[in-house]
Amino acid sequence: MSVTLKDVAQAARVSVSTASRALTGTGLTSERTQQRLVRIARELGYRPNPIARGLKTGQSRLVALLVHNLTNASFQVMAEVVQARLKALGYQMLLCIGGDDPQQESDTLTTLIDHRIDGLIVVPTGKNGAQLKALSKDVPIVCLVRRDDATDLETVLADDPQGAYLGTRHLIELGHKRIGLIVGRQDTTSGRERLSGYVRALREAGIARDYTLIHAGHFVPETGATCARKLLDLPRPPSAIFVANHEATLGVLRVTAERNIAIPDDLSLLCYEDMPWFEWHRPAISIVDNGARDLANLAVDRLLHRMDAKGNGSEGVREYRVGARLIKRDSCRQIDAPAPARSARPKSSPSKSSAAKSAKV
Amino acid sequence: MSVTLKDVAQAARVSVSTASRALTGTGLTSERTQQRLVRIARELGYRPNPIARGLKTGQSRLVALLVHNLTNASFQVMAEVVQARLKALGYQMLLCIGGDDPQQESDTLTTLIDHRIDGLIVVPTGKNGAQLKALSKDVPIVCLVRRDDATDLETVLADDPQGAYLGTRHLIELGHKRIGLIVGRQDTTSGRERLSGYVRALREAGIARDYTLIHAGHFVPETGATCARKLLDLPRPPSAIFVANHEATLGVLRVTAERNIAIPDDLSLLCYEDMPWFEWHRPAISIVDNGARDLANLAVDRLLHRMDAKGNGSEGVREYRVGARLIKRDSCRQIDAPAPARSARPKSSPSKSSAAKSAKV
DNA sequence: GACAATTATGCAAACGATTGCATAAAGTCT
DNA sequence: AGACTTTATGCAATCGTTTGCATAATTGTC
Repeated sequence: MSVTLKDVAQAARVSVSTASRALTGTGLTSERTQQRLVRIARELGYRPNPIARGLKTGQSRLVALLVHNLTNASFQVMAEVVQARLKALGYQMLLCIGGDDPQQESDTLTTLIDHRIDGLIVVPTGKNGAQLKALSKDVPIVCLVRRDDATDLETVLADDPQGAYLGTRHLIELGHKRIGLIVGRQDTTSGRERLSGYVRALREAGIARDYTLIHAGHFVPETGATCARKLLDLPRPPSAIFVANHEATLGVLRVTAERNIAIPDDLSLLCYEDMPWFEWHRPAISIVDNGARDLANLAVDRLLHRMDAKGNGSEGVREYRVGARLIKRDSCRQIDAPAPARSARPKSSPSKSSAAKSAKV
Repeated sequence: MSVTLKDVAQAARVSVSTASRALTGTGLTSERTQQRLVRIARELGYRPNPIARGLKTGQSRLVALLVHNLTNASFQVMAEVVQARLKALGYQMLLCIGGDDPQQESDTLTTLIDHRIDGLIVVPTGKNGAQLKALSKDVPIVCLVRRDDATDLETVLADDPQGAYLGTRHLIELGHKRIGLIVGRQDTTSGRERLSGYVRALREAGIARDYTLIHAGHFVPETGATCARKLLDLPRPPSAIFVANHEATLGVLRVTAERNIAIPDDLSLLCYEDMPWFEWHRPAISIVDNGARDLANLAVDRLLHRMDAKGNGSEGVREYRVGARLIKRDSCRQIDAPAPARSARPKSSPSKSSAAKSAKV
């Protein structure tokens, strides 16, 4: 079907081995034959067969990225970044979707190893530590976004404590004293760390912690709706809600919409992790950006480093943090101060405020 | 590193060939040795090496899916569907992102072929027809969503004429007579076909076509904003807008928000292709669903069929259409009739409508 | 110009599976 | 029980590369 090394060798009247050496640049070949072979190979349209090469070298030029899903915007950009970087280096990305399901993760890992991938970036479920650990002897692995506590794998994490702290502090600086928090399950690292960042910011500001303002839940939109209702039904509802559970965002927005709560006039809203439409939304939604792009880039860096280092395993650093940053848009407002006087408008009626809000920009 | 067929054979005191035959089920092996080998293989934890196998058989157990990006919700679900289906069959999906860029598409195709993929599902840019055609001799290819006119490849398309027709008819049935259309570039199949569906519905209803109501543009949010403004600034603005350009949706929503246009009270809005948050949005956005899930499934079906049929090439059907369907939510209302009495609310003041509108998302 | 040192090439054996062909074992039939 | 099928096994070649080792060609040195 396609041109083989043998064909090239024959055309050049040299042996296959010389051809191989000339084209891979390995070892000793005279300048002249080398160039001649390169030329002939190009003329013939020779493309090395990665499978045959892989059999001999044990490498596949395949690097896998295993994420939970493609719905989460962070995973999308990570996938795009990883693919772009790898491709530039001559690797193909094998994107796998594990659904955050341990069984599926385990199966996928197995077939990936079968395929002799050269490297793996994985967002672990946390339930297959043993397997990951075992595999890490055969192939470089980098964990992304989540740590698998059962392993000592190199891990690239978002700086969730910092992100949550930044977000909360931002709201405090705007004058908010009662800040509702909707956060992820407390048996996940991110859930715990975001809560701790929130708590720290409050403490620093000397604001007493109010447990009725803190809600943790599963990573689904429904969580957002439920928690938002609970918060808004409070005798003294919060003046701001920090949705630090990305997946819950939709639920929160639905509830505020249903109740005609104007953002940011009636309620300030700060979310976690970007979505492409947040800046198109009116009001554009302020967020804490977890740095998905940087995370992916760093993960690739670390992976490549390990792939080069070829198993001279234990270095010092095993955990990297990528800074979060605040992206201020229009969904949070200064409290106890007049709303920005951009458009002259009465202040009284609630319908007014909602109009003001949407009118903005 | 890992257990090889030779190890299994040795342990069972048979030759490698017998082991191979027993485990693959190929050819003649006695019941007893077969079972014995299977047992031993399992005990030893033998896993066939796809690379070695691939070298001999010319197959890789890899199937590629090449899409433009992962931002588009349709591509997301397609990727998830394809991955799930393939995995169940023992294939790994190679997901590639081509960015709708001919050069990138071409490069990617080349490396995919190098990797000896067993099949390819591609959303073609339309600019690499020659290459695709050539490759289709080596590997089964199915085009998805777009046709590449330079080839006669088997293609799975959304039924855009029908989808646009259904959507337009829906609006007409609700009493709308002036229906704005925002559609994609007319040098794409989908752009043309959706326009034609719209036109057909109008014709059937005996509504004169008004060119000021029809806008075609690039697949970016800005298009939506620009076109929406043009439509709304018309002396006699439309009572409904059909956003048949998925990527433009965000832009349209922003403009309606900026102008405090209440949906569906002031303007009915119908969009094309779902996004996960459409049903969480307030009002929930009605759409024409292009059937991404079905498209992906059918593409997989066709691909598998070709992969089995092993090149007994030219059958009859080369183009499949997957039905679109209307998903009615809350963003379109009956015209000349009272708004649905869901929540009792004043009808008069503009603030009302803006409140309703801000309720959005 | 002969000899050693260097460099360039070729031979052949891997890598781990599959598979055509030959042969050994087991059944069948008279 | 011997001749003849049928069925089960093994041998060895093969897929397209890479690579250790031996050898041939080139260069340099005195």
